[in-house]
Amino acid sequence: MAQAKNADLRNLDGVAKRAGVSTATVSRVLNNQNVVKNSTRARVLKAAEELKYHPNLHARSLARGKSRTLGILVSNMENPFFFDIYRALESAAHARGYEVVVANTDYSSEQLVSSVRLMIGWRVAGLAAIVSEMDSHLMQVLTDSKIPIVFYDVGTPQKNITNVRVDYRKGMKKIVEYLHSLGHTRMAFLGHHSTLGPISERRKTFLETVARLAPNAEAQIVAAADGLEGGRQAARELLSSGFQPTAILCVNDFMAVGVLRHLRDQGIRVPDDVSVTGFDNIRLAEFCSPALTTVHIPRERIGQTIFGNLVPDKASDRLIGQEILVDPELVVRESTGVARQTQAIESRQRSASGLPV
Amino acid sequence: MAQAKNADLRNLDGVAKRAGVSTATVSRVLNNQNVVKNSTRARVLKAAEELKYHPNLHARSLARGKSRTLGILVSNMENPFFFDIYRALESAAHARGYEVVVANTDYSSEQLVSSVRLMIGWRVAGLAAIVSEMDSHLMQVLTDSKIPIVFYDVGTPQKNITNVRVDYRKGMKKIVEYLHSLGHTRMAFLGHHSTLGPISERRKTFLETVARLAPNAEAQIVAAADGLEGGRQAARELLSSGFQPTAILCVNDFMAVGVLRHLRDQGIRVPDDVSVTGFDNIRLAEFCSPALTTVHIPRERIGQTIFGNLVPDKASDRLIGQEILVDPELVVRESTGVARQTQAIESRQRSASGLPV
DNA sequence: TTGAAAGCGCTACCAG
DNA sequence: CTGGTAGCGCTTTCAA
Repeated sequence: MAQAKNADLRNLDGVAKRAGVSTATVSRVLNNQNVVKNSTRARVLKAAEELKYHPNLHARSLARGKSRTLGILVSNMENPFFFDIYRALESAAHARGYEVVVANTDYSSEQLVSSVRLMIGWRVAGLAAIVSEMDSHLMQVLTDSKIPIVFYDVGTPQKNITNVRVDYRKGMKKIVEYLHSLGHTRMAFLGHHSTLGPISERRKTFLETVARLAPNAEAQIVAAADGLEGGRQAARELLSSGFQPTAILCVNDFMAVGVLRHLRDQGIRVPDDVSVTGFDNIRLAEFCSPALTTVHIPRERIGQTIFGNLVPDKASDRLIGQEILVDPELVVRESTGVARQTQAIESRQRSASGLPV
Repeated sequence: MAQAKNADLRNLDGVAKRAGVSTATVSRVLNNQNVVKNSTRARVLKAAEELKYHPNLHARSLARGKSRTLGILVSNMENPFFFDIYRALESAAHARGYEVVVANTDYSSEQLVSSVRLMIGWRVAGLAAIVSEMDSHLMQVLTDSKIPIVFYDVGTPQKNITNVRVDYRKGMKKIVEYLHSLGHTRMAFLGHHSTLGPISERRKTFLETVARLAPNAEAQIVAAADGLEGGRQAARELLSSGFQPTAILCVNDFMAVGVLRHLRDQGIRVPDDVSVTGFDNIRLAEFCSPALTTVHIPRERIGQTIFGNLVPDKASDRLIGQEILVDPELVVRESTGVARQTQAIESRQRSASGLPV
């Protein structure tokens, strides 16, 4: 109690006193309920202005018992794919008068746990989870919290939980089929650590589809951290493993750009010597060299869908406790071409290192 | 009042009742003050667990009267440069038990205004402003708020305001001098809209340095939105303006990547036909093709410095109300080379469009 | 159209 | 070591 008494009278009471009204009236003015006489309203506004008053949002949330803030959990905001979803979600939220707070988990489950705690503690009106590290305990916590939740990609629909999923199977199939039609027979799937878990549809579908289309084809899997550097690193490991792919299928565009870099360093030409594909169709995919063949995932729509299912709105069609599927689409650019027959990579690498071809 | 009474007893009182203690004791346990008897402590913890209790952070902040949350305002989180600063800041904050909330302003001053309102409303313990749209009114609001503030790049030191600046003059000089030494005489500065304001040291220094080194050199300025697409767009405008630069100096790496893309489309080789430089030395600068010659700005250190000046710490040396200068460093990669003597661009463009050379 | 006052959930002071 | 309780700043009945 009595914390510095009224050293700072910039609260409702201060404004009320200065305007010669009650706090109730001030509150009404500040929340523009049109029940206050204009002259009174003006006095209040003036007083607030003079005191440089800013309502304490904690007190407000507490009193209201509900908030207009949405929480969003993201594994890797650095990856433009996630950023785009975040941006779309935020912009939809702002348009409807909601605020958004983000928490970056960096693929760390400790971070995730503490972020979830934070969001629940803030009593967010809804929570979007665009993460890949989700264990059953946390799921339980989330379910118990009663907060409306929308998961992206992982998670199973429940009472308060909706799930937005991209049909990664379909996207991956399109890529493999396309590469197969170009004559590729030695393909590698390059992912990041979280795509190694059982949840990775892309990895699984890759293997299945390769097996189905070309029973004699060879397939290989490799992974590193998500990101440019991770892509480069994984490419390095892949090539030094001895496997000689004619095509490298990356789990996302971001890593693919890292892969391109390593290939270039090795003097391996794309797509002449080896084809490379990404996933997501982020802006960068179009700006790197060569531009990436990839699969388009509509981040904007995903962001909007997530918002729509987070906040009540009689107009829109919510599908609470359901699953929503988004369809991907192949985008062919410059990084893929017909499979080279010879052991292109090996000879390139030799010549790059100055050895006789 | 009486809002659904005790439909949900997941509050201190609920836990207290269930554990057979007072709310004071529960509070003590939850804030692990080691004054509670172990057996009592255990009972409380158990009760909290059973009720799936999560403290209401708004109530906590309100009662405490102070928060351990830092606010951060960013113009463009999509630009990896800003993201890196944010990340470093956040990680420093977490290490010291602070939370961080970000607000992306998208270079929009309305967004900035509402974000500032939000931060003040949340009574953040400190505010980092990594923005370029800052008018004097807002500065006043911030000053009046009494919140410790650290500005990046813009803003003038005041009582509660520290300023972290990069010595852009020095960086820009290094680039221009370097290009000049390679024989470049027709240079263009490519910025984004906010670098057109009076605050842009980079633009100014560019002009000054060019004039100083080579009085007969030609210089041109062009700008578009920040980002990959903006870079491409600006490059397009630049080339179609008739000006034939031998070097294009971009305000940052992010836009430079967009520039590279346009040049490639036009069949203009980098650095053979024209040199391109970036600024910041973001990760991507090393991964694009050709890798960018740029100026390194230590984002990590900047983030840490900002944090250090936002929260009190007797150990570290704070410079409140002061200005802190960070030194940049030239990084030469593949996108720059000796100036081509002939009107390379024009002839390239002609041949690219199928006209006789 | 306005005011009085009861909370919202938590912390921290004062007693015991 | 524990309980009682006065706020923190705001919203929202209920009455006037």
